Amino acid sequence: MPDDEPKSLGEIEKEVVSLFADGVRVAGLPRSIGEIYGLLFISREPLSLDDLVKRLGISKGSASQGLKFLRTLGAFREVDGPDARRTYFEADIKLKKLVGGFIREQLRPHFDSGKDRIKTLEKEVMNEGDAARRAFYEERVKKLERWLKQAKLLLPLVQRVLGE
Amino acid sequence: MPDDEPKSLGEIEKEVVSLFADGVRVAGLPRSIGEIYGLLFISREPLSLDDLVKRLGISKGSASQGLKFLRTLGAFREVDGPDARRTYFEADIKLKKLVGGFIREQLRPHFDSGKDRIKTLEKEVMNEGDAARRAFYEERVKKLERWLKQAKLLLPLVQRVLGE
DNA sequence: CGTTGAGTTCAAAAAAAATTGAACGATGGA
DNA sequence: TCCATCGTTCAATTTTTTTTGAACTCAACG
Repeated sequence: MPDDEPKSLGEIEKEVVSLFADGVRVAGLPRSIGEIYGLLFISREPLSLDDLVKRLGISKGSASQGLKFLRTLGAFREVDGPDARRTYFEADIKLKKLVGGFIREQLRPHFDSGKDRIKTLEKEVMNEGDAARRAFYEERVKKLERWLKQAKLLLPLVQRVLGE
Repeated sequence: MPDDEPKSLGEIEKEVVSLFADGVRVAGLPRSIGEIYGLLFISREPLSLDDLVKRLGISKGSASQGLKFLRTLGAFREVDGPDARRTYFEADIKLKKLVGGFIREQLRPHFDSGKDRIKTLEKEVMNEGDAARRAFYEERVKKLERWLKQAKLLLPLVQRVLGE
């Protein structure tokens, strides 16, 4: 009786899972998130949380948290599957969407808080007594503002290039 | 007798150091690297390794390793300073250069190993016995190749936009 | 309603990453 | 040549991050 969803991974699956596990590290994300998305990516049938736990050999907690994060990115769809009680997940394989989600959820918030902090900095600089030093600080803070602006400008461009 | 290089940081310096410390985390780099670059960025005079140790309150080892990494990016220049025995560092504040260094040293190597791994994957897929499954795998591997190609295409574009 | 089991949460444990500091090599000055 | 000390290295330690697993909520079904 060959199982429809074998507990362990095949050779190809292993390699894809590991490729994604390493890949997401570039973006500073935990291994398990890459593993989960990787397995969804290379699976023909949608998988349940329990499938992920069994086949990746990770805990239910990890799987649930990983899915929670991937959900914010919009990295998968929830679809029906064999067991009506369970939720099944199917990878969304649009690079644009994944990157878009990452920008929205991870990068933007950082940029926004950066902007606030630079604003604060600007006010601080006005209190600097020494004129030459103040001039230097002003120049550097201006440089920071330009950097942030350029970075923000880049984001839509990235999205554009990755569009189908 | 006011010291030319006070041991502790002023208000502005603290904020800039902390801004960079948090900023580099987005790129998955350790705090200390951001602190070092941040202090160089906001310092009018070049600083020695020892200055960094004293003023940031980090160890000599951290400072040395942080500089080692920043050096690979081309994030600073080495210049002469008050003490001829020491090396003094001055931030290079071209965003293009920093990002270029990061791409070259961090992103490219990952991409290259990714390319190799996808190649390996392609060969593995040819051994898949089941034709329908093989077709599915082929399609996904092709998708991976396209993703990688798009990502690579993006890099020079990013550099371009950040150019003065 | 009560029971079952899917999925979430979060404190504790484990694993990974960053930092330290002492030992070391190297370099310039006396 | 010897000394003093700058800067590097790396094993040990500390800190941070990630994972686990047991307790919990909630919804469906009998």
